[in-house]
Amino acid sequence: MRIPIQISNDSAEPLYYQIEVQLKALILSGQLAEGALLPSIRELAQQLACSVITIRRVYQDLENEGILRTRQGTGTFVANVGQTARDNYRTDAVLTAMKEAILTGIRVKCTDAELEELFRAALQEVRDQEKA
Amino acid sequence: MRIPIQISNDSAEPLYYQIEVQLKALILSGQLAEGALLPSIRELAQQLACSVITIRRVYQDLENEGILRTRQGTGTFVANVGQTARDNYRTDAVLTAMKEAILTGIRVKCTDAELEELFRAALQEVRDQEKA
Amino acid sequence: MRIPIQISNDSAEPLYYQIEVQLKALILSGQLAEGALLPSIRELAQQLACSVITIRRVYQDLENEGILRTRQGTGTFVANVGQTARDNYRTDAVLTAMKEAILTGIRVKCTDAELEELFRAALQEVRDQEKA
Amino acid sequence: MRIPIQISNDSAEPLYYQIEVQLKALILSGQLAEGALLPSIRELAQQLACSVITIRRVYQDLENEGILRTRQGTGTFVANVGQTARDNYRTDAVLTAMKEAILTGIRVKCTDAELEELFRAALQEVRDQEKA
DNA sequence: GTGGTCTAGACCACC
DNA sequence: GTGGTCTAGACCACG
Repeated sequence: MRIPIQISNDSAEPLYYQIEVQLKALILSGQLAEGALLPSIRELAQQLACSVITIRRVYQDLENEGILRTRQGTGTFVANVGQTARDNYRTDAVLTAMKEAILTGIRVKCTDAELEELFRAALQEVRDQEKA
Repeated sequence: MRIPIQISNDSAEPLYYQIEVQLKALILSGQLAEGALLPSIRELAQQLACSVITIRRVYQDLENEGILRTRQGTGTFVANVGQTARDNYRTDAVLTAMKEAILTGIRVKCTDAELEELFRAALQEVRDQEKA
Repeated sequence: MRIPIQISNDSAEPLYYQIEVQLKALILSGQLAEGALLPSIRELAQQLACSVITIRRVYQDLENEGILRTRQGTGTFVANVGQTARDNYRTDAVLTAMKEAILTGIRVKCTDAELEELFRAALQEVRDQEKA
Repeated sequence: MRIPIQISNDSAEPLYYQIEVQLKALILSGQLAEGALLPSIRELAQQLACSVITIRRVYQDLENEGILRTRQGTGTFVANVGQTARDNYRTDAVLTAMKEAILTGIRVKCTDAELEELFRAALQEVRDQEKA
């Protein structure tokens, strides 16, 4: 099975973290359904061209968060997460990032109007980049 | 001279980075004018209750970025940065953070409307928190 | 891996600077290829008989200049620098030093002919010293 | 008396050193004749807008080198330097700087032809800059 | 007084 | 194993 995850060795973010964020997003947005079987550690490591240690950490972290479930000798599955929990999760990550961005703006004395303008500019840029 | 910087030893962000971000914001928002003399490394270290070396690193990093200018035996000053460069700098940091937040949202399949809603919610929360 | 760098504790130049200059030269002259893995900071520190921290500073400074790329837990690599950038870099350092020498000459009223004579004399001396 | 010395607070070179180099050049090139009376420490400090401590150091360093001569209560004079000593001095500084430049070039594997080319380019640039 | 360099040593995070 | 952060403390150079 092919997991649509992009990682960058040149990013400041650690590998394991890049993978966790994207895998979590795939699950919480419903692109990986509950009960779905994930690739084995070795297989995913090969797909992403990284170390098995890194993937092992990812699976373990997400299992600790209750998002994955590992059954010995069988594999790793998407756990049952309640719909409301799922919704909260989804928006929480975004909300946190938004607040971070807004705080950055406030530190350099942006007004609310400026912040909104910057939000729109950022959205525009991201959407443009998507098409290309 | 008293520099309004708050640091947290419990944060995941390294000390030096917390200080850099806030100091940069003070300068780029004009709260520290061009040519202003900053506290000596020893003094700021005492103010923030951290090591001289940590402050030295902060000053040096910002000097490498062209924001500060240090002269041995004299002190550390806010460098002359052109106004346009300053403006770009100011919004760049915010724009980058905004894009990061938006990408997080897109990964969990947020629509533009949802993103805007989350932006407004985050702004509201931050502003409420400010008053308290 | 053995890196051919000579340092002198008696020099007025700081240790970290001597190392930076020579390492940069090794990279920009192509003796260390793009993507090459450098010795670990601990290893190079041992080779050069200096502190780990001094080497760390070297690697970090060169990373800030975009010449190196370090990845935590993995190592430090020669970054991908465009060939033209590399060429410019290569000659820039020399050109700057040449101009400095020429300015010194002009201050003591050397004519162009004298400067050229001195250049040839210097080149001769350096080449002679090399053989010995 | 007006001494034609330019200093820059933004230079990496320490103030005292910038002044020493230029003052030495003025003397060794004959622009300040043997026996000439230099400005007082306070006066030169005012002219160059720097600390008297800095000028005191300059005069003292050059006196230690035998280039200046101070008489208590009278002032500081250009010392008697033999003509050959003067000539050696003159070319020594240039030769040293040239060798430094050449060594930089050799580190990045410049051929002799390239070095000569760079020398000519540098000379051209410096002369062009002079006219402007 | 200021900043600049170098040291040793500890502890953490990543792969 | 790797690099990343933070510490304390010493000594030097500059103004």
